[in-house]
Amino acid sequence: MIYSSELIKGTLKTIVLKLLADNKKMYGYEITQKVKELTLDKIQITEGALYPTLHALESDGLVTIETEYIGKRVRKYYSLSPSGKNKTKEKVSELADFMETMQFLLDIKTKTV
Amino acid sequence: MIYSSELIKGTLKTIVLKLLADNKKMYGYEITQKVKELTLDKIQITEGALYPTLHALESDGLVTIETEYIGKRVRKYYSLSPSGKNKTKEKVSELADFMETMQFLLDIKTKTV
DNA sequence: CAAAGATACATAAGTTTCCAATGTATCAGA
DNA sequence: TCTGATACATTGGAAACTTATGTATCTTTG
Repeated sequence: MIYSSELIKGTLKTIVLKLLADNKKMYGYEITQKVKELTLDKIQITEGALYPTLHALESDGLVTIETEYIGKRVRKYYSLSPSGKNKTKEKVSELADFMETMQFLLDIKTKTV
Repeated sequence: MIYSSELIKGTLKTIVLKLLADNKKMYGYEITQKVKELTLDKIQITEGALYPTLHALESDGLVTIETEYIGKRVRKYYSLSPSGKNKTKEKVSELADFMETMQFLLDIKTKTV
């Protein structure tokens, strides 16, 4: 089962930031594979969503880029900047809070009836 | 604190369906107030988001409408249709599953490091 | 009793954010 | 040699929401 795409909306940026916080340094393709692996294929980040997101994070100054060559192939490593680390904490705790609220909403029936 | 709006995206339809499942019969304005109340003002559904959503649910056959007049003022009550009840179960369990996955992703660090 | 705020519906224009499709190129294995 | 994986990127389009605006009624308060 793959989650319907609308659920990913609004969480992608947070997922990427969190992965970078946990892994110091990752490149785009690696991120897509890591998310796929960690979520047992239930979340698949498409490249059309990821790359614009990474570029946005960079232009917001939240990540820095190091380019490496593996043979002749380019690989761009992304790392959190100091402000990126702060932003990650904010986003993660906001999302955690939001999910707690949502879980309460979803469980209303069993809790109040 | 109010959640940044991108988090709501993709969950609104599920929230509305779930509220209707728990309360049998609600009207639009009531839904906005109920969500506000249950989430301690952290989720505020705007009318510009809610009414189109309700209309979409209706045209998908997931809800039925009863119109009432309170004095001269119209009030439209929404109820789940049979297929709406099934859809609610699907959407709620998908969202619950998604949030479990997300919580795992957010907690990776403390679980694996 | 007038004005403000709450109730209650609705739509339109604009933005954000993602998906699907497409493109380029390299590398590994059968 | 060709297929599939690796690795980047962009474009067009759809979906879902926000902001703004509109109409109208009812209630409360100075």
